[in-house]
Amino acid sequence: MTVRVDSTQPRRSDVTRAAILRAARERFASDGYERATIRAIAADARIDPSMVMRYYGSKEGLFAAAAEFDLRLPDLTHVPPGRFGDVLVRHFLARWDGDETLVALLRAASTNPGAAERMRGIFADQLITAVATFGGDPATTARRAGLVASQILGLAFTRYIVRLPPMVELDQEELVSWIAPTLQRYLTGQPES
Amino acid sequence: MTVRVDSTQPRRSDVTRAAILRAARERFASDGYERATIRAIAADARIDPSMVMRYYGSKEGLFAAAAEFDLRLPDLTHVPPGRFGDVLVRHFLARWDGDETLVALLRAASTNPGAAERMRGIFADQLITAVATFGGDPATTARRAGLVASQILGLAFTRYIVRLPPMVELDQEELVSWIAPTLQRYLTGQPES
DNA sequence: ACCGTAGGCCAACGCCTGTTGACATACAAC
DNA sequence: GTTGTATGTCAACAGGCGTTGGCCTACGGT
Repeated sequence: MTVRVDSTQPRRSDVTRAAILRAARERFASDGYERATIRAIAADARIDPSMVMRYYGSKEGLFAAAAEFDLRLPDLTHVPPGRFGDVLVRHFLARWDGDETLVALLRAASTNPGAAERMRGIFADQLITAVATFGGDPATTARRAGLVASQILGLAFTRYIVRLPPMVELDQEELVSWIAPTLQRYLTGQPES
Repeated sequence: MTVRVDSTQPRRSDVTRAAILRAARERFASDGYERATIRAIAADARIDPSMVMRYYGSKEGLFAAAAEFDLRLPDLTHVPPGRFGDVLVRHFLARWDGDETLVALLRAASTNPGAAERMRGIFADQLITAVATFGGDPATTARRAGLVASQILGLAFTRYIVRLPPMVELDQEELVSWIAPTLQRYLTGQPES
């Protein structure tokens, strides 16, 4: 009898699982949750649709696995408080261009309740936590994080989803110079400044 | 033989057409383009699905009719330049709460290319035009309008689509006091202020 | 009163979807 | 070498989808 002794040792199917995940992220990112079909994802990964079911249980399970996302927010305790906005915008722009998972999540969150729930989770677990490390009145932390999210997600939405021409054409430095002051004020400023 | 003499006179089916449109906007707003089925819309309007096809040709045609949207941007030529941001945020918040068409458009634009195209059209035809009336360097008009769109749509996305708790809980006055200065700077300020 | 037409319903088509179970093959342990 | 398990394919199911065409009904001009 074959017994798996070490559950962390690589499985023979790991390359297949990875291929499925990669194809799934691409399809979810470009097509959204409902238009991204399991059949298309399986075709991209060059395997049978039933394999997706075996390894991820269902379409929802596949999405949950594909939309696992770590913002990798930088440690800001050693950044001058006046540069929070600048550092954050640069970080997000770099994070998005290197990983299409967030675009997938953004597209899916518009129509899929589970994806929206995951987005709220990422927001609560990662962004609020990071904002809290800045110091400042804890009572306003969630609000400041929400405002930051509104501008950051609006940037992603107009640039990567709707593709408004001016937002696509702006290069990184111009974006930073416009958006960083906004985040800076949301993080450290007062309303109606 | 019955000949329609005046094409503007009310048709007997106008109430049905209106019921279909109303149901369609609701479904598109709450479910997105692909989950909003013609069958469900027809059931809401208490008619047969085939009527939708007769009056609007196809699902795409129905969406095009349901997503007709006028931002009704106010005339800002008689508003003090320092209050542009304030007036704009209030206008958008009021416009969204009174009409779910924009939520429908926002949700659909994430997954439906036609809806994204319509969103770009509204942006180009209405927002850029309004921003242009402010005066200012015409070369930067589109860019400023794009930045305004990024914050406004990010606000709508986090508040009405993803429903981030802090963004849902903020009342109108708090939102205005935080967001208005952002729009104000995008409209009349310089980068890296 | 007649009759053409617009309004409306019903049943069905063809297609695509997520999902399932039966079957083949290749690897790894004994 | 044998055997059990993991990997993978194939074919099919049941349901939902947009869409179509035929049929009945009721209105409104003449």
